[in-house]
Amino acid sequence: MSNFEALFDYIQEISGKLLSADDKHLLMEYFKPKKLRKRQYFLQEGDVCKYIGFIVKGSARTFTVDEKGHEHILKLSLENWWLADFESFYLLTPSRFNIEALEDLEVLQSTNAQIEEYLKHIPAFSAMANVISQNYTIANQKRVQAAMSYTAEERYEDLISNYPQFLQRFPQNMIASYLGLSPETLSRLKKNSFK
Amino acid sequence: MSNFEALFDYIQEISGKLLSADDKHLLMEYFKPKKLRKRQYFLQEGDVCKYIGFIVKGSARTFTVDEKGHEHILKLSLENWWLADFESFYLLTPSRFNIEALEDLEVLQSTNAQIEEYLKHIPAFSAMANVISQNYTIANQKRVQAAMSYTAEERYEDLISNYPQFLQRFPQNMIASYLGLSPETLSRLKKNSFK
DNA sequence: ATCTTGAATTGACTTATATCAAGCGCACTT
DNA sequence: AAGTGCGCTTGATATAAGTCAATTCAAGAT
Repeated sequence: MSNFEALFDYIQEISGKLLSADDKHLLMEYFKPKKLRKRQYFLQEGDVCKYIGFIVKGSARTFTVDEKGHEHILKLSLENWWLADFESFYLLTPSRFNIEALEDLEVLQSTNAQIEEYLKHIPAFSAMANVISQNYTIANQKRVQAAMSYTAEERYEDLISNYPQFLQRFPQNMIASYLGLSPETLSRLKKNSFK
Repeated sequence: MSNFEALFDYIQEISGKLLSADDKHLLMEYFKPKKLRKRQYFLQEGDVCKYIGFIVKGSARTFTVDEKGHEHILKLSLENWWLADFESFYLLTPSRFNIEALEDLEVLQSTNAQIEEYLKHIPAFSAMANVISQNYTIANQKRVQAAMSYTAEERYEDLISNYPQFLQRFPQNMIASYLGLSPETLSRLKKNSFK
């Protein structure tokens, strides 16, 4: 049986509210543990993203493949993050993204309909959702700004200060793709910044 | 007196719910009409963004100035859009952005504390907030992806299909900055796409 | 222990975009 | 009507980053 404590702790910490015993039972009833081996897909391009996953253990990448066959990583995800293509999840449209486990992955997953129930019935859950929504808005605003106006080197330094754990957990070519760079460029950039 | 009907219509349309007479009175009580002349600032870098504005008429740009003195436009805004630096508005931190009227601007503005009240007491408002939050998440996800993996030309074509009204309302150098391009590059890019 | 695979590095070269500079044309002032 | 400022275009050149190719190295497979 999977570790619901991680989810409970997360909800309580982010929301600043406590979960009742009933709340916890409700969460355990509809969040389903799911395990993926490294390289397995949580979501495939073209499918509707029916589930949102809370990462208990492991890591994943969200990426597209362009016409030239090049992969572009949009998001790298670790423990205590939510995993989904929100566009597809909210609108029920086929996803343009793939989500792949980069390490063996344990998630707790739920459907949109069940999330709606949690929002209605669990105050801590709904408070958490509001905080997350704010955080996402802020983080995305920053990321758009960085992508548009920073140089490659500035974006890399930004990553180091905001997500230092990425350097330990993800191979450098994944980091490069996440930053919108070729692996060669990131390699050279690191060498030069030692000066 | 400013046009609250635009705000009422917007809330009802986005939320799919009706506003009661009481709801409308509450909104009129705490949303304050504010007019800015072209080139005036709704927000200055370094100030806390105390107000969120709903644009009734006019347009604005949200931009930063980098160390070299170059401006980077993060957002272009038109009628029926919300105007704020959400990071500063939510966290009450000094903003890194400027928001400037590009045309004479009429907004209805409110503080974070009042927005919280609306979320509690007006169901249509809170439903609207959820939809907007979803839309923002989706739009930002797309924009990040575009910035990272599209060429300048693809980003321009993306803009044409998503926001065709921008071409009518904003000068080309603003569009270029919004796309993360120099004005010269956008000019050349347009010429070449006529082939 | 050897073989294979893929990541990281490095070098040479190409391409996209920025920068700098000049000129044009339109709109607003006076 | 002439003058001024500003946005847009165009040309020449510089720079950042991408592409292609070769080499090294470490990790996993047999």
